[in-house]
Amino acid sequence: MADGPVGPGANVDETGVRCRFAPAPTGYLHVGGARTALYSWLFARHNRGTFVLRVEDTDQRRSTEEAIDILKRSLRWLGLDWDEGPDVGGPYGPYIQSERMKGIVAIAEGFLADGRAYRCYCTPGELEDRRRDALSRGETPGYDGRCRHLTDTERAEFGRQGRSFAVRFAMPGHDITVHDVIRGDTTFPADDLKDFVILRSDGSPTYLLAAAVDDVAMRMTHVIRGVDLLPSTPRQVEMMQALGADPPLYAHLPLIVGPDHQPLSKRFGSVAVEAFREQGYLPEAMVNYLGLLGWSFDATTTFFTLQEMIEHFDLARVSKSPAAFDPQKLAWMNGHYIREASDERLASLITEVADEEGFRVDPAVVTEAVPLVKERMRTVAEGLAMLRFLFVDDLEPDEKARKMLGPDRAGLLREAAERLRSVDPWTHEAIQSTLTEIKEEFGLSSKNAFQPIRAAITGALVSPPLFESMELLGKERSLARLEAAAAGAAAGGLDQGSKSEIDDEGGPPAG
RNA sequence: GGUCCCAUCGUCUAGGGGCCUAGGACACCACCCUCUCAAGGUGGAGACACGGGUUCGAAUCCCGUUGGGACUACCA
Repeated sequence: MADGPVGPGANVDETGVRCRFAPAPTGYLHVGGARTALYSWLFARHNRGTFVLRVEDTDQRRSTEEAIDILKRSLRWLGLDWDEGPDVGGPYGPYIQSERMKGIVAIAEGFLADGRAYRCYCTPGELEDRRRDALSRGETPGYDGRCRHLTDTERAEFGRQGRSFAVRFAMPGHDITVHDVIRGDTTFPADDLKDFVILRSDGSPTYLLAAAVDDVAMRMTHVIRGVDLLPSTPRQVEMMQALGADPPLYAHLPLIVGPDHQPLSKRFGSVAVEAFREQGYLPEAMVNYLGLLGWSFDATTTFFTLQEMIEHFDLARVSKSPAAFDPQKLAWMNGHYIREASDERLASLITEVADEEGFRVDPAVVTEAVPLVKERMRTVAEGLAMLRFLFVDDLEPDEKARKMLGPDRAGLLREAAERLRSVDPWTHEAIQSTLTEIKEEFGLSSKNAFQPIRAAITGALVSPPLFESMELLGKERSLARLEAAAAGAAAGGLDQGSKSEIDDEGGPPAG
């Protein structure tokens, strides 16, 4: 009794492959959605087909104009363009679902007229009560179809009582097999395919109806979406067939989960694409990482440009099991792309991030500093943090730096300030040779000689290369910091009063 | 509870009966490099969930168990 699978027969005709990304504009584009969009886009581009962006805003209460803008911005940032959709139009619009409302409602009314749908007068309260009862009796909950065969007089009676009604689609009562490019065939038992609401009692269409109608109207040949929508597929396919349309070919993507294998949530930091952009992740890293979360080309290729992904993308190689989002790997990959990026681009990115934080930097200095931080930053925000000391004079040394600036460092620091004063071309080479001389005269290891100076200059024990940093900072500011540190150290190493431990951790093993 | 989906190192994955003493990448450890931190280099530890089959031969095929997850809305 089962229908034939929704087979590869699908309606790919002279229009070629057509697929879409259809988000609900209720917030930000998060990484799961971004990956769905990416795969859909890759599939379309690989097949020289058409990629459509459709905004599913049937739930007017949760949809906002701002969310639509963020969605578009995030998609563009990732490099995913659409051939049809908001802003660009196309032959099968409108691409904002709410603008097709009348047409969608008309189709529901057509189903009503054909007997494929019926009015259901059950109230949400009644439905909820029955659901709870069924559950408590250990039965399978779900609409029992009681309004399916109401007589005209019964309907009239409900109407007289002032009851409103929702419209339900009448399922055929047989099993339905759905074909999925990634998962093969899945059969849903008739008993679990309950009649579902297509028009709410306020007359608005539900997602199930709207998406199905839109997919038919927009001539979609392939629908690539998350597995969470797999159970809705038999219902949508049934409606499409009732419409006399060939359903598209479906591909349900595995979920992206968090490090704990639970659904991705904010607990693990940002999940919004926009937030990654703000922190200074590069779109090429984002797209490369997301592309490999659930898809692979071969055993070893790790880096892909969008073009290379288009070339190799294949739905048949998409994984069936959920993938855990790993922020560390993303950061590593971002570092890789940062190292590949031009200094100019990084400089302007760092300046941008600084601007967004309301932190004033000198773009010229940033440009010169980029080579110093390029290979040690994994995000633009990290790079900016490493350059902070160049733009802030009232540095607050961190705890480790303070310990490095104890009383016993005063001499070294004062000596450095004095000797450096006569360095004329203020170059990192000259700075280095001067400091090296001091180090040798003091009989110190590099670490013991330079770490206090680093602490004085940058306020931290971890920084970009010291000599280059000092060159960039400039002679006067460098000397001022050394003198201030020397004075502070002599004054007793601050509150601690302690003899700053020679942070010579490790030290020569044999004493 | 019911239906459905999924199951290789901690993580992302390669693998589609013999090429697997299971390969790569992130993370981790050690060493090298080194003014700190990175980057880079070298090496190391680390997985086929379990149990039955099928087969000369199973990570690969089948069944079951276990474990995860999705759905079960007048949300999408």
